[in-house]
Amino acid sequence: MLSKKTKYAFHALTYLGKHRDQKTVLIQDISEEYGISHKFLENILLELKKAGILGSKKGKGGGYYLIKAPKDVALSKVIRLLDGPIALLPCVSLNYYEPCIECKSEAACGLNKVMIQVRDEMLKVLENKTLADILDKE
Amino acid sequence: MLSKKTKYAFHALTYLGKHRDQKTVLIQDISEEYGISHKFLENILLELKKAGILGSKKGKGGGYYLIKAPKDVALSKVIRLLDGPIALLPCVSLNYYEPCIECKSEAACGLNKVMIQVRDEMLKVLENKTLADILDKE
DNA sequence: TAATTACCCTATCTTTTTTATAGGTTTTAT
DNA sequence: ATAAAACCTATAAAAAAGATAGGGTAATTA
Repeated sequence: MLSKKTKYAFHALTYLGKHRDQKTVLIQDISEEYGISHKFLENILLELKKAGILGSKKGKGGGYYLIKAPKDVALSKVIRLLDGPIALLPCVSLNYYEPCIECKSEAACGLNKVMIQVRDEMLKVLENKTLADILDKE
Repeated sequence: MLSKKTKYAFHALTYLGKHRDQKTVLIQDISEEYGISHKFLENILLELKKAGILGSKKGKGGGYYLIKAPKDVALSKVIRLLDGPIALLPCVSLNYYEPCIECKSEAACGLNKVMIQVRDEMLKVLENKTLADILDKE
């Protein structure tokens, strides 16, 4: 399951996507819309900004805005950013690889091999589905 | 990511699959092979037994054994048993459904719709890959 | 039938991760 | 200047995961 952080990130991105006509959107508008703590959401939006997905403007009249086209924001990118690995095991993660300590030889591990296949199938979906797909359905 | 519990379950099933020639396998044999705490593993094997995947025999000469054919043990079954939902959001889980409190209308939620698609794609893989696939690669 | 062996159960503790909060700093428009 | 808003860092609270302990129960062998 996705963490709340990631779920909230998707909500925020959806909200921002739906309000692309206005220059900026306040954290508060989003936090009220979804009943998310203002401060908690703040951290999430910051991360999305650092990742180059959102832009922001400080001071009065400021706020956040989408910097990328919705079709260029893959689900995989958001999930990796907030939740970490998409792979089901550390030993098959592309971005957060770690060996399994209990594993004597990765090359001889059937579980490893199968999980690589699972990972690739999951990525096929998560890299191709984007924020645009979410917005289309709203 | 899968929990260690689930990963250990797969290791145990793999071990049992590889030793189907012998009548039973001791918990200790598996726990030593993978460096898993005996007691921790005990709980896992118990759950697998209750789910009808493993059988066991008490007393001297006892132990655990696979009760199902490896091809009939889908990854999805093991994951759901030890880890819970496969879906990325509670509101799209088939087996562990819960509404998202922040969501006013599921029918109008684009995120919900997209995550249903993601879930179905994930299930396509996880229901079709089985213990047999793992054993083939060992 | 008695000792052995291993399954079965419950409870608790520790660690890690997630979720949330707090309080101050910097920037911008008016 | 002042108010409004994002930015930053640290910490606390809660929940989940991981691990351990100790015994109870049942079955098998000798």
